[in-house]
Formats: sequence, structure tokens, C-alpha cells
Amino acid sequence: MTDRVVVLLDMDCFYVQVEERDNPHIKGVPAAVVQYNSWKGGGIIAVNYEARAFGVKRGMRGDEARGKCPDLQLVQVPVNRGKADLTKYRDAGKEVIKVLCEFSDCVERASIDEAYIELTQTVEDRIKKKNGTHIATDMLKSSWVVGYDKTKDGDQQGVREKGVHEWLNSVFENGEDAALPLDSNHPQWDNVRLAYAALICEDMRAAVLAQTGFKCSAGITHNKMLSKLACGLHKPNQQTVLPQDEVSQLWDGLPVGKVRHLGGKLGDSLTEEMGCNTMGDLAKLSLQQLIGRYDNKTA
DNA sequence: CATGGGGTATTC
DNA sequence: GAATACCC
Repeated sequence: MTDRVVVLLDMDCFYVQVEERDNPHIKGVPAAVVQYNSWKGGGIIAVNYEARAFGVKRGMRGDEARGKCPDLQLVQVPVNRGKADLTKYRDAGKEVIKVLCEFSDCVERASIDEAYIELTQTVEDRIKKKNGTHIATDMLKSSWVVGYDKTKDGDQQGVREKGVHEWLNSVFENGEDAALPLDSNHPQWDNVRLAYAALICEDMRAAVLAQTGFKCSAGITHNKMLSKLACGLHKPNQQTVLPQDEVSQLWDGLPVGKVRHLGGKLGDSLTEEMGCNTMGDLAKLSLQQLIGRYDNKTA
């Protein structure tokens, strides 16, 4: 089903970014947010990328993290009535949602720091308005395209740019502006829409940064499941397009537990009882086979 | 005691 | 409304 265009936008180490905005002191240096601190330095619930380079992880105790990174800045979650109070992060999340609503009237808040944005209509409007223009490689400054992103370490930016260029050429066919006007008769209509969605998403993330000061990553595909997956492929402060024609290759190497909702008991059951190690294995099963083991809806 | 507070969705 | 599953 490739009818819609959907973006998942995920804030990078959000709680730390909120604290960095409040206190520029901790910007550019290793930092983490902890809740409570009396027992072993508190539990870490967010880590910035500077601190991740030292091996600091979510779930670690503050003391343990200081062992790995002596200069780590630890910021405590405010406490209210004896409990960790996440209100300030929740409010900051609302600021982001407000910006996203400028780009679509269908925005789903999925958590404090994530939202799904239905861009189908926005993309269609943009294509109609911008018809006759094309998308140049340098308009997609922070975009990656799955299947065109093979990096052999070094020159990351060069690999990214080359991949985007090749993909745009294949989608728009020699010269990036052939086969106009663009409409649903275009032989690569779904990819044309993803390309415009990537362009809009670059603008959307720039607007989030300009209006809130926060950076984020995004996934751009035809549904929520794939956009969530794509978002995680290039972080932080980047975005990833996953064209539908690349999905089966991606699935062949992807453990089922990496997909949203399959990270728990259902995923384990698929692996142990149905023999599915990867999403590729799962895709080979028929609906009938799944109905034999799970209830209708789950199947 | 020792990740935990909080969200959605489903089922009974 | 409680219990369960899954998520960040």
C-alpha cells in the first residue's frame, strides 16, 4: 500500500537538548539527563552525542557514566511531590508539534519527542504549485536515500550527496526535469512524491530548529512503520528516504525485533515459533500461515 | 528496591 | 476499570 506519504520525526536526545537550551553551558560538551541521584548517581534517561562517544548509555547509573566520562555534565529532572516531573520536556514537545502543524493538518503525537506527519496532501499541493521546477541535489542537504547510501568509511558527505544525486536522476529521468508536468501518470509517481516530501521535510526540520532551537531526525516513506524504521538509519540531525522498491532488500537483513511492535513477545514468538529471524523471512509467510498461530488481527 | 514515569492500544 | 503488551 503506497498511497500515502508519511514522515516520522524524532527529536535527537530530546531531554538533553531541552536542558542545553536552558543552559548553554552544557552545549558542545558531554551531557546526560538523570532522574533521581541519591542511588548510584541516578538513572540516565537521555544522553547527548558527545557523551555517547565515551560509551555513556541510557539506563546507566550516573556513577557508572562518570567512570566512563569524568567530565560528563549530569542534569537532574525536576522533582515534584517526590517524583520525577517531565512537564518541561512535555511542554517543549508541544512547541515542536505546533511547528509541524504548519506543514500538515494531520499530525500524530506519538510520544514526548516523536510525531508522525501525514504529508500526502502537502506534497500534492507543492507539486501542483511548483510544477516546472525540479529538485536539485543540493536542496536535500541532510537527506539520505536507502539503497543509495552505501558508505565505505570516510567521505560520508560525499557518499550521501552522490547517492541523492543518483536517486533523483533515476526518479526524474535524465536531467531531473523531464516528463513534466508531474502527475500520477508519471512512471515513478511514488518516488516523485517521496522526493518532494524530502524537500518539505528539510524545510520542516529547519522550521523546527528556527522556532524552537531543537534538532531532529526524520524518516520519509509511505507508511508509519517504514518511516519509523527509516528515521533510525541516519542520526542525528539527518533524514532518510526509504523508497518502496528498496524495502525487500532492507528486510532481508533486518531482525524482526527492530520493527515497531515486534520488539517484545510477539517478535520473539515469530522468531522461535515461525522461524522468522529477519523481516525477509516474515514477508515470505502467507496470511494463512500467520492465522494458524495468531488471532486474525495480529496475523 | 534499584530504570522508571508515562503514553496508547487491546482485551476481558 | 483492570490487566497486559509495547513503546520512548
